[in-house]
Amino acid sequence: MSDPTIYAGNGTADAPAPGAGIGIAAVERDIGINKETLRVWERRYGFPAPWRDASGERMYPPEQVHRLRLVKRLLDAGHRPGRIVAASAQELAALLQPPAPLDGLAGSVAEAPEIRACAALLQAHDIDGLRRTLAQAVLRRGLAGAITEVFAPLTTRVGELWMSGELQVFEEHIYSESLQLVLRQAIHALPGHVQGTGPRVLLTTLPGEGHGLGLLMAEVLLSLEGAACLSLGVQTPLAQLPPAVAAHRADVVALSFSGQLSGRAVLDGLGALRELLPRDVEIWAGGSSRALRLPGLPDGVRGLDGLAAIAPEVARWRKLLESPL
Amino acid sequence: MSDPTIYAGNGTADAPAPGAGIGIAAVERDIGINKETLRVWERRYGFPAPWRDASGERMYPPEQVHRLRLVKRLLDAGHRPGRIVAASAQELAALLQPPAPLDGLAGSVAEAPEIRACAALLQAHDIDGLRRTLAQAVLRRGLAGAITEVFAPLTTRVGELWMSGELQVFEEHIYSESLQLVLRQAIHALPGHVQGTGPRVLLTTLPGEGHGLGLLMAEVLLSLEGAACLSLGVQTPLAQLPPAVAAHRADVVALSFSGQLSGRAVLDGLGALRELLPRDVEIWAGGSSRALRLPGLPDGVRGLDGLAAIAPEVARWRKLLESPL
DNA sequence: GTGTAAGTTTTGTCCAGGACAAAACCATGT
DNA sequence: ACATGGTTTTGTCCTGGACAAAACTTACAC
Repeated sequence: MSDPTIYAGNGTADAPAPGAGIGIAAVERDIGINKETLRVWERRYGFPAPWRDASGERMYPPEQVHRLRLVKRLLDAGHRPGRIVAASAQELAALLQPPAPLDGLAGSVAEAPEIRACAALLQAHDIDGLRRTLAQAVLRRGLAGAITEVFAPLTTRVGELWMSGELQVFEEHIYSESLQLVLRQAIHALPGHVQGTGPRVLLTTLPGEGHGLGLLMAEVLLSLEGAACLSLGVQTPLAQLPPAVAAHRADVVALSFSGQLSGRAVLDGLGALRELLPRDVEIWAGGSSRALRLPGLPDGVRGLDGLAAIAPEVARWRKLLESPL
Repeated sequence: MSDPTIYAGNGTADAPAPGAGIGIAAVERDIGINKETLRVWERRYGFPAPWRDASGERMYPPEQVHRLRLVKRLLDAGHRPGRIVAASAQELAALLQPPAPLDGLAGSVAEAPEIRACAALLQAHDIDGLRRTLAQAVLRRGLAGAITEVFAPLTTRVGELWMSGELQVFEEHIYSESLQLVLRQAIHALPGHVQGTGPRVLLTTLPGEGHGLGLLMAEVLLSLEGAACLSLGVQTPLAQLPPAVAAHRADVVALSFSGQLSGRAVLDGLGALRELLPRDVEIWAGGSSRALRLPGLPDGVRGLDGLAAIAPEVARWRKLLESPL
């Protein structure tokens, strides 16, 4: 019933038979490519080309699994299947190393020193050191400064490192948990008395968007501006938002998009949500997704460009409240 | 590409066409039954019998979706598909109401009053009241008592209410966020000096198991017993655990299973993990999944029956450390 | 009665290969 | 530069057959 090879990942397990491999269900689980897609790639592009076991079922050898992992990374980075699925491992590796960004430009932004330090601590598995450094950033720069100058770019950096294979999944998990710890601790230490001077905000992500760190950072910044926040966590079905807005008596629904969702899905979701909610409930959309910076954002949806845009946005809302049109 | 019906949840959205429904991908996502299985049930048992849209694709009307939800629940409870898939909604409902547990036995457990109160607050959308009640439970019963007597059974209750449709998705999200808030706050307030007297524990769930509340409760209880915990959050790929264990220098890997994974997947995953890890790293498995209480648990995996089993388990570990075999 | 062995049914997943609609891309005309 | 319409790409859906592992049943011995 359940695929016996499903957990036969490429960890430290020994490989008894030389041509051994894992089943299609295990590949789907490990790499995140649909079984149907794997079969249709094989039909169309000739890759992957697994061998078949005694009963004709696909068995993917480790090197093909590895190549599929590269393909998946490039796919997530915006490449198209037709160009990369049939490419050799060398070609894929070459594409994964972007040709060194011109340091004349990138260097000028004056990157915070903590970013490099934290990335190094993470790779060295110094978890306590990482947490200490994150917490110190808050003390040194203040909560808002730490988030916009350190945590947000660091999160982007971690994503990049994961993409290029320099960080393992569990290290990304550790980072996520550590930052969460620091942020939640900070949120709890916030003075409660500012609350209520700003909008009542409902925070969540749409189905398919599983990254919650951006949401948490937004929650902190909004709370700092006096907003009354209620986070629903990630992946709330659209149809659930109208009742949730009513329950929280929310003035604003804030959504976060990391780029996990396709541009189309982002715009469609926002459009559908705009239809579902009353006009006097604002929708704020933020995050690193490219779709927010492109035209086509539905009318009545405000795209916030970067976390630094949150404070002015709350100020705008306050002004609007004093002098309605 | 992306299923157009994926946002057509059964919330308060209007139903333009009378016979409207959702696509097979949405059903798989909402209920957790494989697409292939849904099709083969239709072929074998004649249910579900979705209508087809203009292009011949299955569209499941809300009442069939609801009936599928009941079926899934009975399936998880150990019933067999052949007996229940073709059964009517009434028969299913009858099976779901176990013939009133003899109150001489069940009543004697003396359910905590906060459970009923919190469920009511949640359904009334009194979020502040809910958080206050949760926090008060900690003060009244102590952290460990609050978790085992209130939070754990309450989480079970919330799951049941969601299953039976009495609780909406966003209400479950609110509960989850609220409890998380209270627990993380408590974890942060723990005195640090006990740490290091217990085992170093790595906590996570296997891929496919997305529920993290049980994990968080376990983390709190373990920390109370002096364990040094590192949580990786949910859904860590198996192959990532050996390096993570090395990074944390963990003595124990603790896994949580909510019943989202099939019994087979639980046992297979535990077996594979036991192979991957050195023998001197213990594996503790807990949670509400029935699979843990059945025979067949791999050798070298300790199944903890309920959160209350954590404290004795840590004690056992301490004793073992003093007098190794 | 209890345990074990062998047979039968149930059940989830796999396969092939055809089809299609949405998305992405491209070329053309303002 | 920006809309518009045509073309290609791509993921998902479909049918219906097959099979192996698991679960259940029966038969038989102790």
